[in-house]
Amino acid sequence: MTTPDNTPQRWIAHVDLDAFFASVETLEHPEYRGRPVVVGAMPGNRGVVAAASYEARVFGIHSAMPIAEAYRRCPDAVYLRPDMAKYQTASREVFAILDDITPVVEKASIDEAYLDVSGLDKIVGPPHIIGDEMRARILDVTGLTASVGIGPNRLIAKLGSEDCKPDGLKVVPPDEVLDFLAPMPVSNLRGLGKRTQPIMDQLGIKTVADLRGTPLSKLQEYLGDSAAEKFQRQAQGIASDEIIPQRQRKSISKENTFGKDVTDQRRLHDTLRELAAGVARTARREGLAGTVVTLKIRFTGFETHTRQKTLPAPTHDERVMLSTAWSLYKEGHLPSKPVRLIGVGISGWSAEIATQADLFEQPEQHIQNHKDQKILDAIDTVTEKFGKPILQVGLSRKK
DNA sequence: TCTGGGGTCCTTAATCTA
DNA sequence: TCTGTAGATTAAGGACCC
Repeated sequence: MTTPDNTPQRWIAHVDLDAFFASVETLEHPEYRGRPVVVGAMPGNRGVVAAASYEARVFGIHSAMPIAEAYRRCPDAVYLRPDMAKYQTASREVFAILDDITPVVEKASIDEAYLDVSGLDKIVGPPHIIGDEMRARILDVTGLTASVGIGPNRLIAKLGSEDCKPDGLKVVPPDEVLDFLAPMPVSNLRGLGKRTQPIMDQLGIKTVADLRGTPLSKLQEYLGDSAAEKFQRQAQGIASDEIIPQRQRKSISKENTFGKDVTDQRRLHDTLRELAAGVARTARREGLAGTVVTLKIRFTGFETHTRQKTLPAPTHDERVMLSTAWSLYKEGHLPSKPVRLIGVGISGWSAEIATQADLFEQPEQHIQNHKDQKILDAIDTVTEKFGKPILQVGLSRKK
């Protein structure tokens, strides 16, 4: 299949598992079938809905809704805490199927993927056959239903899968893109949330067709150049068709919301220690070390601040993360109010360390080999500052 | 009324540096 | 050498997504 200018037609698929967490739970507990299932915080606690079965959605329950509100709407639903390990297992099964269909699979989240299925028409058939095949195999192997959208780019594929949910398939050929988008509410577009919606309302823009008919200059006036152009491009159905199978993650973080706001400094420090340990564990497991430590803190009243510090050398040591985060809390000119949430993250991977596994195996050897005085200097600086070497594997200067 | 956790990307401002 | 400046980097916050 080719386009008018004779380049091969691109076909991008978006696969989205329906009410994923709730579906996995129902699969494991057939007695939940047909009942409203809500996965998230337990009623009576702080928290929100992570996933709601379609039976729960009838009551107006949706993800990100405060759990107290969900409970008011449907006290008889099945309320469950998320079991991420279980969902990861199910997710891996689904991705194994997708990887078998095409190697060009990009994991967008635990329950979503983009696939480049261009060229599969010669092997499997036209796009609707490819979509049917995916859905049938996922259902057959895992018992889960998926919705699949297929179109010329990521945006159309994604909107296609949303349009046919649940348990559906939508193929949008290039020549139907504009008609497909026209009647949609603008809120369906990517990046248009609760801040931008009131501006669209003010401009009288309800549908994508309305947006398309609004002069760019008008949008720029209200949204700024960048956002205006972004939404105009989407309204024209223009978006990326690039699929990146192995996206490198950019950060690792952990945070905790307290059941009741906390003033006890010791408790804050202890919590931060546990969070830092978790972040460091993940970093080490993935062979990552970062130079930017971020402290996130939310006070009574939902007032949220972040503070970050760039270290002289990359780390995956919880002690360094903890001491850095704690100093950011103490010296960050933050309000002295009770704390609702505290979190810590690491980012800013060092290209050298992220790509050189041998640094983790034989750090001294690595440094000798590379004669990297900068790293040695950085180790001295950090060792002096924190009283210990920065990398847990023993990256310390020979005496 | 109540707003989790784990992310990405963008904007803006301040600061550093060539 | 001085000075102004452009571009890079860092930091903070906001918006959004699943």
